[in-house]
Amino acid sequence: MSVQARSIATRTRLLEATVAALVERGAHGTSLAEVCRRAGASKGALLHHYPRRADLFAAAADHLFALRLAELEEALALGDLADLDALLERLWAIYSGPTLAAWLELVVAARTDPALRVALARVDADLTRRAAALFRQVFGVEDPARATAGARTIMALFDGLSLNLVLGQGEDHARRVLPAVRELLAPWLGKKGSSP
Amino acid sequence: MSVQARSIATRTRLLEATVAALVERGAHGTSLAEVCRRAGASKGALLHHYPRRADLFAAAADHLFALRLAELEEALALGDLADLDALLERLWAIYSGPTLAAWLELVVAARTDPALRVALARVDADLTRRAAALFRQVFGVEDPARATAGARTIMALFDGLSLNLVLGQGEDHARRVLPAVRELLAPWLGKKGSSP
DNA sequence: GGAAAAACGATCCACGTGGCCTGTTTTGTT
DNA sequence: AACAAAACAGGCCACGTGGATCGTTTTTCC
Repeated sequence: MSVQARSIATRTRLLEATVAALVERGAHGTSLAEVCRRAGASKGALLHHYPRRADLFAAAADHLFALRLAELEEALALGDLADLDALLERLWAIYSGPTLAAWLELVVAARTDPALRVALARVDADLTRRAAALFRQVFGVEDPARATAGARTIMALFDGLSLNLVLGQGEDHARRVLPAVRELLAPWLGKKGSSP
Repeated sequence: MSVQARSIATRTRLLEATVAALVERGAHGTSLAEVCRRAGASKGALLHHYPRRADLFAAAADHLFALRLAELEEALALGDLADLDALLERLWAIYSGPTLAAWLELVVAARTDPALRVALARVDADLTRRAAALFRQVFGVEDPARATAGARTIMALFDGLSLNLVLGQGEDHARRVLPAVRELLAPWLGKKGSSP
């Protein structure tokens, strides 16, 4: 195995372990030792690739960016877009999944960590741009500003729903708001390409 | 000063210090020492009133419940309800404020802390019930289930917007989605009492 | 094939943390 | 006044943490 291939493999294992730890233990519980344990790596290996803890988290943010974008593209690619219920179901499947939990941990951690915030802000800007592009081409919104605002709004809505999921004792409880969301989005998505 | 009055005063100072620390330093940065420093109390006093760290956070959640409910009631009480822009502005003022930042910290911390989660779930259920009641009487929705779902949806939307605020470098950037939100809510709130 | 560099492993340390513990002061009761 | 009980003060300690500093192995290049 090539040296760089091994390096990439280790980094990948470290990042996946970091994301898993973020999901199961939270940002605070994601200690270097915990990540090493999950990745089957040593502390030396971790600190070799990511000298500071902030570097690991920033890299994890990049990793999550790829994961979230892939999930979004997949959700919008397959299936009938006119079927709003199915679309909401797919979005809900994403936003009740682990990637968003890890993302939540990073965002909240970034609120009081300036270095992490700038890293996440960059990634979030990229994600929003890509999501807006998806939104624009899929729903036929011409105005870029409108597309961006729309994408951000929908993403914010689902972000909030996944927050509710944390406190609700069952998935059913949170899922019960989906009809309301559907009712909220229906008139907006109905007028394809009819932006002023 | 009476003994219980002193006790209450100390507890209040501790809880306000906890909330302030949550806002400025995050859940992880809210150490016992930090809270004592801000409250001007000693470690002994803190551990006397709240033997475990989880007790302090649970009490802080109760404190935040009162704060958030008061803010919501005030926002809905004053002003013209037909003026959707003004209403959104008032809600935005709440959700970009410190109380929601502290709430966010607690919710995310509760995700990986079962004890805190049950405490927060109880408080959140209370808050949702009260918010649904407000929503119901203000907007004239008869069906209780619809009112609950509607209140939860709107709160989720603003929760997500405040999350966006964390990463956006300026308030203007996040505020730009308000027109989209307005457009989203307008048809829904327009049909007062016209639930099927 | 040997040196240089990169990837990796293991150990160690200063430090902040939560919780415990024993005093000390203040209030309420008889 | 005397006593009990609460509120408060602050020192103490075991522990986990991040990060630095070694040493070891593997790959690449000339």
